[in-house]
Amino acid sequence: MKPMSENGTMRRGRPGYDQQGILDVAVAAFNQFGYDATSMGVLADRLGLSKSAIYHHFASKDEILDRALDAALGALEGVLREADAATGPAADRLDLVLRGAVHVLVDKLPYVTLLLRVRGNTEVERRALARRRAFDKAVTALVSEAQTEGSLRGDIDASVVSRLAFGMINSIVEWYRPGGREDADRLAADVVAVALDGLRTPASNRVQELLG
Amino acid sequence: MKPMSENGTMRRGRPGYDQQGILDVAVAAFNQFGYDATSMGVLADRLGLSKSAIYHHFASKDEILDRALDAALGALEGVLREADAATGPAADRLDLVLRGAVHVLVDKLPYVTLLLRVRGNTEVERRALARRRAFDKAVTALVSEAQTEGSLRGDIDASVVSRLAFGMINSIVEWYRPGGREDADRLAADVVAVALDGLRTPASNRVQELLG
DNA sequence: GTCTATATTGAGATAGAC
DNA sequence: GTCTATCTCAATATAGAC
Repeated sequence: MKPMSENGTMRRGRPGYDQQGILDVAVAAFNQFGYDATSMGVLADRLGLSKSAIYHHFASKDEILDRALDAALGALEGVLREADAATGPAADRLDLVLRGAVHVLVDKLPYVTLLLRVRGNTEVERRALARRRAFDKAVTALVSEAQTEGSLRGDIDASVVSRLAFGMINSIVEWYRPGGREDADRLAADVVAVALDGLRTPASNRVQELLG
Repeated sequence: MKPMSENGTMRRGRPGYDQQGILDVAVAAFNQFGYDATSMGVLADRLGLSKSAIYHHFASKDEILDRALDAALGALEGVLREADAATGPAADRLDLVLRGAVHVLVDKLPYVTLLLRVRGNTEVERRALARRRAFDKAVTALVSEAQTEGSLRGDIDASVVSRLAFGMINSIVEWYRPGGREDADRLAADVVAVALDGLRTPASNRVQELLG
């Protein structure tokens, strides 16, 4: 079987790997063992290549990480751009962001998983963290807007709200595996339902407040 | 200043470190750089010791990790034991577990942070993951009970519910820093409020369902 | 585009003195 | 309880042939 990239594009022409093919394998290994614990040696074994062949495609181990993180960040930033382009209440645009983020997370699961484990010890990692912070900041602004609109509860700080919501979303990488019972749409619906309406039985709680 | 352990106990007698003192420093370093990326050399530097001095206290780097993970797991398991001992509806016992988990997370922030980053590549890590899974299983059972009671929404799978709830709770380690604006009680209250009642404005959503 | 061989550095761990 | 000195191994990366 020919090498095939995760995005489904079958490469043509000469045999051997292209950057994307190596990236897919590398990201999987980084997620399994951790970036630091993954040596170029085991990477080479998994690829069926020698170590030096990898250096033909990437200048360093760091650069592999850089490309992988960029893929995840680019996709997330795309969700934000789409939501910003949309009109309507902030609550609706936030809904778009939450659902979009779940979809990115599912579509690029290994890449986002890797991104979420970055701690900022190298320059590459720090740049990735800076982009993540910018993303979080934009989401927090959206939450703040929705609170002002009155569509989101205002008794909790906007940054806490957005962190908790994305804490929930991001935790999906810890257990979601494609091909399972839940597809991405169902998962996104569940997550947004829990985030917005909570876990309590719809009929059993708020009624009290209305009747009390 | 004498070495002091994180739990506040000042050690008496001869100078030098005890296990707890080394553990506190090691866990902080593991969280900053990652376990694999933290060499015994930098650990020794931070302690103001030589590498070999550390081996007087711990048999291996792995054993340091083992002790640290045990501290976090023991505390979490304690929360579960307390909730199991309590009587009352499952929803109330689940509330105890959620609040208790947030408190453990805040009290032992570095230790729980380390635990949450374990991926299971060594025997020590796999044992820790097994204990985590047992914890999650117990929480899921509690959720399931609460769903049967009718106090938690039953339209989402119990294991998804508990994973999302703990995803939210666990994400606190990513941003909470002690001494900040929010103390542990306030934080626990916010988290449980969001998890149970959601982010939407209490009055603005469910009313529709009742009146519709 | 991939290979073998190698340079160089730093890792975890131990021996044995004080 | 801590030290210096050292062992052994594996890491990233490069050189240069095919």
